[in-house]
Amino acid sequence: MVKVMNIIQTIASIPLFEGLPDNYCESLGLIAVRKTYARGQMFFSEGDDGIGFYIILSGKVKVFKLSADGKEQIFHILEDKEPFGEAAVFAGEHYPASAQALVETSAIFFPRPKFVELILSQPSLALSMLALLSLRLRKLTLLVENLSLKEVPGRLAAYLIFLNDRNNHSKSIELDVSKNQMAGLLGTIPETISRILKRMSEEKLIKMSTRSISIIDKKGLADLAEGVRRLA
Amino acid sequence: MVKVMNIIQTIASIPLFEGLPDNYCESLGLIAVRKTYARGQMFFSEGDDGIGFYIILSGKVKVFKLSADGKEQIFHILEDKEPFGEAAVFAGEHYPASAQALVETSAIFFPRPKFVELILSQPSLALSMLALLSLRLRKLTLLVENLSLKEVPGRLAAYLIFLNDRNNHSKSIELDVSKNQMAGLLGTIPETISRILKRMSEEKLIKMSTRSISIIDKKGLADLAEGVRRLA
DNA sequence: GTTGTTCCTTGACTTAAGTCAAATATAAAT
DNA sequence: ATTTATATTTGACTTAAGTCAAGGAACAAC
Repeated sequence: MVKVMNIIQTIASIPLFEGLPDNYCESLGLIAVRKTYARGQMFFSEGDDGIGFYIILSGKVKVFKLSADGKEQIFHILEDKEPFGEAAVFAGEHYPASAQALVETSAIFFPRPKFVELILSQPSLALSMLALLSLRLRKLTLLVENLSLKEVPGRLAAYLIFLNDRNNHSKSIELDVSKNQMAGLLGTIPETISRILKRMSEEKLIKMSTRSISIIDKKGLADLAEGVRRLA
Repeated sequence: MVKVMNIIQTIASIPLFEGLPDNYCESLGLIAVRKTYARGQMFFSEGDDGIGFYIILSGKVKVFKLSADGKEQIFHILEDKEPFGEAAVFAGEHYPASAQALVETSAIFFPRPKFVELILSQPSLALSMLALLSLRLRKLTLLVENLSLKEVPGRLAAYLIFLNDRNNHSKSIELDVSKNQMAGLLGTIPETISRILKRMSEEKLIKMSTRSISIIDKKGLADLAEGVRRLA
Protein backbone atom coordinates (compact mmCIF):
# COMPACT_ATOMS: atom_id res chain seq x y z
CA MET A 1 0.00 0.00 0.00
CA VAL A 2 2.92 2.28 0.54
CA LYS A 3 3.61 2.25 -3.15
CA VAL A 4 0.03 3.22 -3.99
CA MET A 5 0.15 6.12 -1.59
CA ASN A 6 3.29 7.36 -3.29
CA ILE A 7 1.63 7.26 -6.65
CA ILE A 8 -1.36 9.22 -5.41
CA GLN A 9 0.81 11.93 -3.95
CA THR A 10 2.81 12.06 -7.14
CA ILE A 11 -0.32 12.35 -9.21
CA ALA A 12 -1.64 15.20 -7.14
CA SER A 13 1.56 17.12 -7.89
CA ILE A 14 1.22 16.85 -11.68
CA PRO A 15 -0.02 20.02 -13.38
CA LEU A 16 -2.38 18.05 -15.57
CA PHE A 17 -4.31 16.84 -12.56
CA GLU A 18 -3.99 19.92 -10.42
CA GLY A 19 -7.05 20.91 -8.47
CA LEU A 20 -8.78 17.57 -8.77
CA PRO A 21 -10.67 16.42 -5.70
CA ASP A 22 -8.71 13.93 -3.60
CA ASN A 23 -10.95 11.00 -4.35
CA TYR A 24 -10.30 11.38 -8.07
CA CYS A 25 -6.59 11.44 -7.54
CA GLU A 26 -7.10 8.21 -5.68
CA SER A 27 -9.04 6.74 -8.58
CA LEU A 28 -6.26 7.82 -10.88
CA GLY A 29 -3.72 6.25 -8.58
CA LEU A 30 -5.57 2.98 -8.73
CA ILE A 31 -5.45 2.76 -12.52
CA ALA A 32 -1.89 4.09 -12.81
CA VAL A 33 1.07 1.78 -13.35
CA ARG A 34 4.65 2.77 -12.66
CA LYS A 35 7.17 1.70 -15.27
CA THR A 36 10.89 2.16 -15.87
CA TYR A 37 12.60 2.33 -19.24
CA ALA A 38 16.30 2.00 -20.03
CA ARG A 39 18.17 4.43 -22.25
CA GLY A 40 17.17 3.74 -25.85
CA GLN A 41 14.13 1.65 -24.94
CA MET A 42 10.92 2.31 -26.88
CA PHE A 43 7.68 3.25 -25.16
CA PHE A 44 5.76 2.66 -28.35
CA SER A 45 6.28 2.86 -32.09
CA GLU A 46 4.38 4.72 -34.77
CA GLY A 47 1.32 2.71 -35.70
CA ASP A 48 1.05 0.74 -32.47
CA ASP A 49 -2.39 0.55 -30.88
CA GLY A 50 -2.98 3.51 -28.59
CA ILE A 51 -3.44 1.59 -25.37
CA GLY A 52 -2.81 4.46 -23.03
CA PHE A 53 -0.60 7.42 -22.22
CA TYR A 54 2.39 8.18 -20.00
CA ILE A 55 3.55 10.87 -17.64
CA ILE A 56 7.27 11.24 -17.04
CA LEU A 57 8.46 11.08 -13.44
CA SER A 58 12.15 11.41 -14.26
CA GLY A 59 14.28 11.15 -17.34
CA LYS A 60 13.91 12.36 -20.90
CA VAL A 61 11.80 11.14 -23.81
CA LYS A 62 11.83 11.97 -27.49
CA VAL A 63 8.73 11.76 -29.68
CA PHE A 64 9.59 11.36 -33.35
CA LYS A 65 8.89 9.95 -36.78
CA LEU A 66 11.22 8.30 -39.27
CA SER A 67 11.17 8.81 -43.03
CA ALA A 68 11.59 5.98 -45.51
CA ASP A 69 15.34 6.56 -45.67
CA GLY A 70 15.83 6.80 -41.92
CA LYS A 71 15.85 10.54 -41.42
CA GLU A 72 14.26 11.39 -38.10
CA GLN A 73 12.02 14.33 -37.27
CA ILE A 74 11.70 14.88 -33.55
CA PHE A 75 8.42 16.49 -32.50
CA HIS A 76 9.12 16.99 -28.82
CA ILE A 77 11.77 16.31 -26.25
CA LEU A 78 9.95 15.88 -22.97
CA GLU A 79 10.99 15.92 -19.32
CA ASP A 80 9.61 15.73 -15.80
CA LYS A 81 5.84 15.68 -15.36
CA GLU A 82 5.13 16.05 -19.05
CA PRO A 83 2.61 13.64 -20.58
CA PHE A 84 2.89 11.97 -23.96
CA GLY A 85 0.83 9.59 -26.05
CA GLU A 86 -2.29 11.34 -24.81
CA ALA A 87 -3.63 12.21 -28.24
CA ALA A 88 -3.88 8.55 -29.22
CA VAL A 89 -6.05 7.91 -26.21
CA PHE A 90 -8.86 10.00 -27.65
CA ALA A 91 -8.45 10.17 -31.38
CA GLY A 92 -7.65 7.22 -33.48
CA GLU A 93 -6.58 3.74 -32.73
CA HIS A 94 -2.85 4.21 -33.18
CA TYR A 95 0.05 6.27 -31.95
CA PRO A 96 0.91 8.75 -34.71
CA ALA A 97 4.59 8.83 -33.74
CA SER A 98 7.16 6.85 -31.80
CA ALA A 99 8.45 7.51 -28.28
CA GLN A 100 11.84 6.49 -26.95
CA ALA A 101 13.74 7.03 -23.70
CA LEU A 102 16.82 9.20 -24.22
CA VAL A 103 18.12 8.33 -20.75
CA GLU A 104 16.87 6.00 -18.07
CA THR A 105 13.32 7.15 -17.55
CA SER A 106 10.62 6.35 -15.06
CA ALA A 107 7.00 7.07 -15.91
CA ILE A 108 3.46 6.29 -14.91
CA PHE A 109 1.18 4.69 -17.41
CA PHE A 110 -2.60 5.23 -17.67
CA PRO A 111 -4.46 2.53 -19.59
CA ARG A 112 -6.94 3.94 -22.07
CA PRO A 113 -10.25 2.27 -21.15
CA LYS A 114 -10.13 3.05 -17.48
CA PHE A 115 -8.99 6.57 -18.11
CA VAL A 116 -11.79 7.31 -20.56
CA GLU A 117 -14.22 5.98 -18.02
CA LEU A 118 -12.83 8.35 -15.44
CA ILE A 119 -13.05 11.31 -17.80
CA LEU A 120 -16.71 10.64 -18.38
CA SER A 121 -17.44 10.95 -14.70
CA GLN A 122 -15.26 13.98 -14.08
CA PRO A 123 -15.72 17.07 -16.28
CA SER A 124 -12.97 19.13 -14.69
CA LEU A 125 -10.47 16.41 -15.52
CA ALA A 126 -11.72 16.61 -19.09
CA LEU A 127 -11.14 20.34 -19.06
CA SER A 128 -7.54 19.80 -17.94
CA MET A 129 -6.99 17.38 -20.78
CA LEU A 130 -8.52 19.82 -23.23
CA ALA A 131 -6.17 22.53 -22.10
CA LEU A 132 -3.24 20.14 -22.37
CA LEU A 133 -4.08 19.09 -25.89
CA SER A 134 -4.57 22.69 -26.91
CA LEU A 135 -1.13 23.48 -25.59
CA ARG A 136 0.41 20.63 -27.51
CA LEU A 137 -1.34 21.86 -30.59
CA ARG A 138 0.15 25.26 -30.03
CA LYS A 139 3.64 23.85 -29.63
CA LEU A 140 3.31 21.90 -32.84
CA THR A 141 1.96 24.95 -34.63
CA LEU A 142 5.13 26.71 -33.56
CA LEU A 143 7.24 23.89 -34.94
CA VAL A 144 5.46 24.05 -38.29
CA GLU A 145 5.98 27.78 -38.38
CA ASN A 146 9.64 27.33 -37.64
CA LEU A 147 10.17 24.63 -40.20
CA SER A 148 8.61 26.50 -43.06
CA LEU A 149 8.80 30.18 -42.29
CA LYS A 150 12.33 30.38 -40.99
CA GLU A 151 15.67 29.17 -42.19
CA VAL A 152 17.80 27.04 -39.93
CA PRO A 153 19.65 29.85 -38.09
CA GLY A 154 16.27 31.27 -37.13
CA ARG A 155 15.00 27.96 -35.85
CA LEU A 156 18.17 27.39 -33.88
CA ALA A 157 17.98 30.86 -32.37
CA ALA A 158 14.37 30.24 -31.39
CA TYR A 159 15.34 26.96 -29.79
CA LEU A 160 18.19 28.50 -27.82
CA ILE A 161 15.85 31.16 -26.50
CA PHE A 162 13.31 28.49 -25.63
CA LEU A 163 15.92 26.56 -23.63
CA ASN A 164 17.08 29.74 -21.98
CA ASP A 165 13.59 30.78 -20.97
CA ARG A 166 12.88 27.35 -19.57
CA ASN A 167 15.98 27.44 -17.39
CA ASN A 168 14.94 30.51 -15.43
CA HIS A 169 16.55 32.87 -17.93
CA SER A 170 19.99 32.09 -16.55
CA LYS A 171 22.69 33.21 -18.95
CA SER A 172 24.08 29.76 -19.61
CA ILE A 173 22.31 26.94 -21.38
CA GLU A 174 23.13 23.33 -20.56
CA LEU A 175 23.34 21.25 -23.71
CA ASP A 176 21.76 18.13 -22.33
CA VAL A 177 20.70 16.91 -25.76
CA SER A 178 23.23 15.90 -28.38
CA LYS A 179 23.57 17.97 -31.50
CA ASN A 180 22.17 15.02 -33.29
CA GLN A 181 18.93 15.28 -31.31
CA MET A 182 18.93 19.04 -31.72
CA ALA A 183 19.25 18.63 -35.45
CA GLY A 184 16.36 16.18 -35.48
CA LEU A 185 14.19 18.57 -33.54
CA LEU A 186 14.99 21.47 -35.85
CA GLY A 187 14.56 19.46 -39.03
CA THR A 188 18.18 19.59 -40.11
CA ILE A 189 21.50 17.74 -39.65
CA PRO A 190 24.27 18.01 -37.02
CA GLU A 191 26.80 19.47 -39.46
CA THR A 192 24.53 22.40 -40.12
CA ILE A 193 24.06 22.96 -36.39
CA SER A 194 27.82 23.05 -35.92
CA ARG A 195 28.37 25.55 -38.67
CA ILE A 196 25.61 27.85 -37.51
CA LEU A 197 26.71 27.80 -33.88
CA LYS A 198 30.16 28.75 -35.13
CA ARG A 199 28.78 31.69 -37.09
CA MET A 200 26.74 32.74 -34.08
CA SER A 201 29.93 32.77 -32.02
CA GLU A 202 31.77 34.81 -34.64
CA GLU A 203 28.99 37.36 -34.59
CA LYS A 204 29.19 37.47 -30.78
CA LEU A 205 25.63 36.34 -30.26
CA ILE A 206 26.71 33.42 -28.06
CA LYS A 207 29.80 32.00 -26.38
CA MET A 208 30.41 28.27 -26.54
CA SER A 209 31.94 26.14 -23.83
CA THR A 210 32.33 22.39 -23.83
CA ARG A 211 28.94 21.39 -22.59
CA SER A 212 27.07 24.68 -22.49
CA ILE A 213 26.32 27.88 -24.34
CA SER A 214 26.07 31.40 -22.97
CA ILE A 215 23.82 33.93 -24.57
CA ILE A 216 25.63 37.20 -25.11
CA ASP A 217 23.26 39.13 -27.31
CA LYS A 218 19.74 37.96 -26.60
CA LYS A 219 18.24 40.72 -28.71
CA GLY A 220 20.35 39.62 -31.64
CA LEU A 221 19.20 36.05 -31.24
CA ALA A 222 15.59 37.15 -30.97
CA ASP A 223 15.97 39.12 -34.20
CA LEU A 224 17.26 35.99 -35.89
CA ALA A 225 14.35 33.99 -34.53
CA GLU A 226 11.92 36.60 -35.81
CA GLY A 227 13.51 36.48 -39.20
CA VAL A 228 14.34 40.17 -38.93
CA ARG A 229 18.08 39.78 -39.15
CA ARG A 230 20.23 37.23 -40.92
CA LEU A 231 23.54 35.57 -40.26
CA ALA A 232 26.46 36.70 -42.43
CA MET B 1 -37.80 31.16 -33.05
CA VAL B 2 -37.68 29.66 -36.48
CA LYS B 3 -34.08 30.68 -36.77
CA VAL B 4 -33.16 29.11 -33.44
CA MET B 5 -34.81 25.86 -34.44
CA ASN B 6 -32.73 25.81 -37.60
CA ILE B 7 -29.56 26.25 -35.65
CA ILE B 8 -30.44 23.41 -33.30
CA GLN B 9 -31.10 21.04 -36.16
CA THR B 10 -27.87 22.12 -37.80
CA ILE B 11 -25.93 21.58 -34.62
CA ALA B 12 -27.30 18.09 -34.18
CA SER B 13 -25.96 17.22 -37.63
CA ILE B 14 -22.37 18.24 -36.86
CA PRO B 15 -20.00 15.35 -36.20
CA LEU B 16 -18.46 17.15 -33.24
CA PHE B 17 -21.79 17.12 -31.41
CA GLU B 18 -23.06 13.81 -32.62
CA GLY B 19 -24.87 11.70 -30.08
CA LEU B 20 -25.46 14.50 -27.64
CA PRO B 21 -28.81 14.47 -25.82
CA ASP B 22 -31.36 16.81 -27.37
CA ASN B 23 -31.46 19.20 -24.49
CA TYR B 24 -27.73 19.82 -24.84
CA CYS B 25 -28.07 20.55 -28.49
CA GLU B 26 -30.69 23.06 -27.47
CA SER B 27 -28.33 24.63 -24.97
CA LEU B 28 -25.70 24.83 -27.67
CA GLY B 29 -28.22 26.38 -30.02
CA LEU B 30 -28.96 29.06 -27.49
CA ILE B 31 -25.35 30.15 -27.18
CA ALA B 32 -24.58 29.82 -30.90
CA VAL B 33 -24.50 32.82 -33.23
CA ARG B 34 -24.74 32.57 -36.99
CA LYS B 35 -22.35 34.79 -38.93
CA THR B 36 -21.47 35.36 -42.58
CA TYR B 37 -18.09 36.39 -43.94
CA ALA B 38 -17.23 37.77 -47.36
CA ARG B 39 -14.39 36.43 -49.49
CA GLY B 40 -11.13 37.67 -47.98
CA GLN B 41 -12.67 38.70 -44.67
CA MET B 42 -10.80 37.75 -41.49
CA PHE B 43 -12.38 35.70 -38.74
CA PHE B 44 -9.54 36.52 -36.42
CA SER B 45 -5.85 37.31 -36.58
CA GLU B 46 -2.90 35.71 -34.86
CA GLY B 47 -2.62 37.11 -31.35
CA ASP B 48 -6.25 38.15 -31.00
CA ASP B 49 -8.01 37.16 -27.79
CA GLY B 50 -9.52 33.71 -28.09
CA ILE B 51 -13.13 34.68 -27.56
CA GLY B 52 -14.66 31.58 -29.07
CA PHE B 53 -14.60 29.13 -31.94
CA TYR B 54 -16.40 28.61 -35.23
CA ILE B 55 -17.97 25.80 -37.19
CA ILE B 56 -18.28 26.20 -40.95
CA LEU B 57 -21.75 25.81 -42.44
CA SER B 58 -20.70 26.55 -46.00
CA GLY B 59 -17.67 28.02 -47.70
CA LYS B 60 -13.95 27.62 -47.26
CA VAL B 61 -11.54 28.93 -44.63
CA LYS B 62 -7.77 29.00 -44.44
CA VAL B 63 -5.86 28.94 -41.17
CA PHE B 64 -2.36 30.37 -41.52
CA LYS B 65 0.58 32.32 -40.18
CA LEU B 66 2.68 35.01 -41.78
CA SER B 67 6.44 35.36 -41.42
CA ALA B 68 8.17 38.70 -40.91
CA ASP B 69 8.69 39.07 -44.65
CA GLY B 70 5.15 38.14 -45.59
CA LYS B 71 5.59 34.48 -46.51
CA GLU B 72 2.47 32.55 -45.61
CA GLN B 73 2.30 29.07 -44.11
CA ILE B 74 -1.18 27.60 -44.34
CA PHE B 75 -1.97 25.05 -41.64
CA HIS B 76 -5.37 23.90 -42.80
CA ILE B 77 -7.90 24.58 -45.49
CA LEU B 78 -11.27 23.80 -43.96
CA GLU B 79 -14.73 23.17 -45.36
CA ASP B 80 -18.27 22.25 -44.34
CA LYS B 81 -18.88 21.29 -40.73
CA GLU B 82 -15.26 21.61 -39.73
CA PRO B 83 -14.49 23.63 -36.60
CA PHE B 84 -11.62 26.05 -36.14
CA GLY B 85 -10.29 28.29 -33.39
CA GLU B 86 -11.20 25.61 -30.88
CA ALA B 87 -7.70 25.26 -29.43
CA ALA B 88 -7.70 28.87 -28.28
CA VAL B 89 -10.87 28.27 -26.34
CA PHE B 90 -9.10 25.96 -23.91
CA ALA B 91 -5.42 26.72 -23.96
CA GLY B 92 -4.09 30.18 -23.89
CA GLU B 93 -5.61 33.53 -24.23
CA HIS B 94 -4.89 34.10 -27.89
CA TYR B 95 -5.44 32.58 -31.30
CA PRO B 96 -2.13 31.07 -32.39
CA ALA B 97 -2.86 31.66 -36.07
CA SER B 98 -5.11 33.70 -38.35
CA ALA B 99 -8.27 32.56 -40.10
CA GLN B 100 -9.65 34.04 -43.30
CA ALA B 101 -12.57 33.24 -45.60
CA LEU B 102 -11.37 32.03 -49.02
CA VAL B 103 -14.88 32.38 -50.46
CA GLU B 104 -18.12 33.69 -49.01
CA THR B 105 -18.52 31.62 -45.87
CA SER B 106 -21.26 31.16 -43.33
CA ALA B 107 -20.43 29.81 -39.89
CA ILE B 108 -21.76 29.47 -36.38
CA PHE B 109 -19.83 31.01 -33.54
CA PHE B 110 -19.64 29.68 -29.98
CA PRO B 111 -18.55 32.23 -27.37
CA ARG B 112 -15.92 30.86 -25.03
CA PRO B 113 -17.37 31.48 -21.55
CA LYS B 114 -20.73 29.92 -22.20
CA PHE B 115 -19.19 27.00 -24.01
CA VAL B 116 -16.77 26.22 -21.20
CA GLU B 117 -19.67 26.33 -18.79
CA LEU B 118 -21.52 23.81 -20.91
CA ILE B 119 -18.51 21.51 -21.12
CA LEU B 120 -18.26 21.43 -17.36
CA SER B 121 -21.78 20.13 -17.08
CA GLN B 122 -21.54 17.62 -19.93
CA PRO B 123 -18.63 15.15 -19.96
CA SER B 124 -19.56 13.45 -23.22
CA LEU B 125 -19.35 16.79 -24.98
CA ALA B 126 -15.88 17.12 -23.47
CA LEU B 127 -14.97 13.73 -24.86
CA SER B 128 -16.03 14.84 -28.35
CA MET B 129 -13.86 17.89 -28.07
CA LEU B 130 -10.94 15.77 -26.88
CA ALA B 131 -11.28 13.52 -29.89
CA LEU B 132 -11.46 16.55 -32.16
CA LEU B 133 -8.34 18.12 -30.76
CA SER B 134 -6.50 14.82 -30.98
CA LEU B 135 -7.43 14.59 -34.62
CA ARG B 136 -6.18 18.10 -35.28
CA LEU B 137 -2.98 17.20 -33.55
CA ARG B 138 -2.65 14.22 -35.81
CA LYS B 139 -3.20 16.30 -38.94
CA LEU B 140 -0.55 18.76 -37.84
CA THR B 141 1.83 15.94 -37.04
CA LEU B 142 1.40 14.82 -40.61
CA LEU B 143 2.13 18.29 -41.86
CA VAL B 144 5.34 18.47 -39.84
CA GLU B 145 6.36 15.10 -41.18
CA ASN B 146 5.69 16.27 -44.70
CA LEU B 147 7.54 19.53 -44.30
CA SER B 148 10.70 18.04 -42.90
CA LEU B 149 10.88 14.45 -43.99
CA LYS B 150 9.86 14.84 -47.62
CA GLU B 151 10.93 17.06 -50.44
CA VAL B 152 8.32 19.10 -52.27
CA PRO B 153 7.34 16.49 -54.92
CA GLY B 154 6.57 14.09 -52.07
CA ARG B 155 4.44 16.63 -50.25
CA LEU B 156 2.58 17.50 -53.40
CA ALA B 157 1.97 13.84 -54.19
CA ALA B 158 0.66 13.30 -50.66
CA TYR B 159 -1.65 16.27 -51.04
CA LEU B 160 -3.01 15.09 -54.38
CA ILE B 161 -3.76 11.70 -52.87
CA PHE B 162 -5.41 13.39 -49.90
CA LEU B 163 -7.66 15.42 -52.20
CA ASN B 164 -8.42 12.34 -54.25
CA ASP B 165 -9.33 10.25 -51.22
CA ARG B 166 -11.56 12.99 -49.90
CA ASN B 167 -13.50 13.21 -53.16
CA ASN B 168 -14.67 9.61 -53.10
CA HIS B 169 -11.60 8.33 -54.91
CA SER B 170 -12.93 9.63 -58.22
CA LYS B 171 -10.17 9.80 -60.80
CA SER B 172 -10.29 13.54 -61.30
CA ILE B 173 -9.36 16.15 -58.73
CA GLU B 174 -11.01 19.56 -58.80
CA LEU B 175 -8.47 22.29 -58.14
CA ASP B 176 -10.68 24.53 -56.06
CA VAL B 177 -7.72 26.16 -54.36
CA SER B 178 -5.29 28.34 -56.29
CA LYS B 179 -1.73 27.14 -56.74
CA ASN B 180 -0.82 30.00 -54.51
CA GLN B 181 -2.85 28.50 -51.69
CA MET B 182 -1.52 25.06 -52.47
CA ALA B 183 2.01 26.36 -52.27
CA GLY B 184 1.25 27.97 -48.92
CA LEU B 185 -0.13 24.74 -47.58
CA LEU B 186 2.86 22.73 -48.75
CA GLY B 187 5.42 25.22 -47.53
CA THR B 188 6.70 26.26 -50.93
CA ILE B 189 5.98 28.72 -53.78
CA PRO B 190 3.67 28.56 -56.81
CA GLU B 191 6.53 28.35 -59.33
CA THR B 192 7.76 25.17 -57.70
CA ILE B 193 4.25 23.70 -57.79
CA SER B 194 4.04 24.44 -61.51
CA ARG B 195 7.35 22.82 -62.31
CA ILE B 196 6.63 19.72 -60.27
CA LEU B 197 3.17 19.22 -61.77
CA LYS B 198 4.80 19.48 -65.15
CA ARG B 199 7.34 16.81 -64.28
CA MET B 200 4.58 14.63 -62.89
CA SER B 201 2.78 14.96 -66.21
CA GLU B 202 5.92 14.09 -68.14
CA GLU B 203 6.33 10.97 -66.07
CA LYS B 204 2.69 10.06 -66.71
CA LEU B 205 1.71 10.14 -63.08
CA ILE B 206 -1.08 12.66 -63.69
CA LYS B 207 -2.86 14.39 -66.53
CA MET B 208 -3.59 18.09 -66.27
CA SER B 209 -6.64 19.88 -67.57
CA THR B 210 -7.51 23.52 -67.06
CA ARG B 211 -9.18 23.31 -63.69
CA SER B 212 -8.58 19.74 -62.66
CA ILE B 213 -6.04 16.94 -62.47
CA SER B 214 -6.53 13.25 -63.21
CA ILE B 215 -4.49 10.66 -61.43
CA ILE B 216 -3.06 8.15 -63.88
CA ASP B 217 -0.59 6.24 -61.78
CA LYS B 218 -1.76 6.30 -58.17
CA LYS B 219 0.86 3.80 -57.11
CA GLY B 220 3.55 6.02 -58.57
CA LEU B 221 2.22 9.01 -56.69
CA ALA B 222 2.03 7.00 -53.49
CA ASP B 223 5.66 5.98 -53.92
CA LEU B 224 6.60 9.62 -54.26
CA ALA B 225 4.61 10.49 -51.15
CA GLU B 226 6.37 7.72 -49.24
CA GLY B 227 9.73 8.99 -50.36
CA VAL B 228 10.41 5.64 -52.03
CA ARG B 229 10.73 6.99 -55.53
CA ARG B 230 11.95 10.35 -56.83
CA LEU B 231 11.06 12.56 -59.72
CA ALA B 232 13.60 12.74 -62.56
C1' DG C 1 47.99 6.10 -19.02
C1' DT C 2 46.20 3.85 -23.57
C1' DT C 3 42.61 2.03 -26.33
C1' DG C 4 38.23 2.19 -28.34
C1' DT C 5 33.87 4.50 -29.23
C1' DT C 6 31.01 8.04 -29.92
C1' DC C 7 30.34 12.65 -30.92
C1' DC C 8 31.67 17.03 -33.06
C1' DT C 9 33.90 19.89 -36.49
C1' DT C 10 35.59 21.14 -40.96
C1' DG C 11 36.22 21.06 -46.00
C1' DA C 12 34.90 20.24 -50.85
C1' DC C 13 31.17 19.29 -53.58
C1' DT C 14 26.17 18.86 -55.18
C1' DT C 15 21.57 19.95 -55.51
C1' DA C 16 16.73 21.22 -54.49
C1' DA C 17 14.38 24.88 -54.42
C1' DG C 18 14.10 29.91 -53.92
C1' DT C 19 14.45 34.78 -56.37
C1' DC C 20 13.80 37.78 -60.07
C1' DA C 21 11.86 38.85 -64.27
C1' DA C 22 9.37 38.20 -68.38
C1' DA C 23 5.91 35.90 -71.29
C1' DT C 24 1.24 33.52 -71.49
C1' DA C 25 -2.87 32.18 -70.21
C1' DT C 26 -7.22 32.54 -67.73
C1' DA C 27 -10.86 34.95 -65.70
C1' DA C 28 -13.52 39.27 -64.73
C1' DA C 29 -15.42 43.57 -66.03
C1' DT C 30 -17.17 47.01 -68.93
C1' DA D 1 -15.40 41.65 -77.90
C1' DT D 2 -11.92 44.39 -75.79
C1' DT D 3 -9.71 45.71 -71.97
C1' DT D 4 -7.93 44.94 -67.19
C1' DA D 5 -6.59 42.30 -63.72
C1' DT D 6 -5.07 38.04 -61.81
C1' DA D 7 -2.88 33.45 -62.20
C1' DT D 8 0.25 30.42 -64.26
C1' DT D 9 4.20 29.03 -66.65
C1' DT D 10 8.96 29.33 -68.06
C1' DG D 11 13.86 30.66 -68.04
C1' DA D 12 18.25 32.19 -66.01
C1' DC D 13 20.42 32.75 -61.85
C1' DT D 14 21.62 32.29 -56.76
C1' DT D 15 21.95 30.17 -52.53
C1' DA D 16 20.96 27.56 -48.26
C1' DA D 17 21.67 23.51 -46.81
C1' DG D 18 22.42 18.60 -47.71
C1' DT D 19 26.01 14.66 -48.82
C1' DC D 20 30.30 12.53 -48.46
C1' DA D 21 34.53 12.02 -46.34
C1' DA D 22 38.27 12.99 -43.26
C1' DG D 23 40.22 14.79 -38.91
C1' DG D 24 39.80 16.01 -33.96
C1' DA D 25 37.76 16.19 -29.31
C1' DA D 26 35.68 14.13 -25.44
C1' DC D 27 34.49 10.34 -22.72
C1' DA D 28 34.42 5.50 -20.93
C1' DA D 29 36.60 1.23 -20.18
C1' DC D 30 40.33 -1.35 -19.34
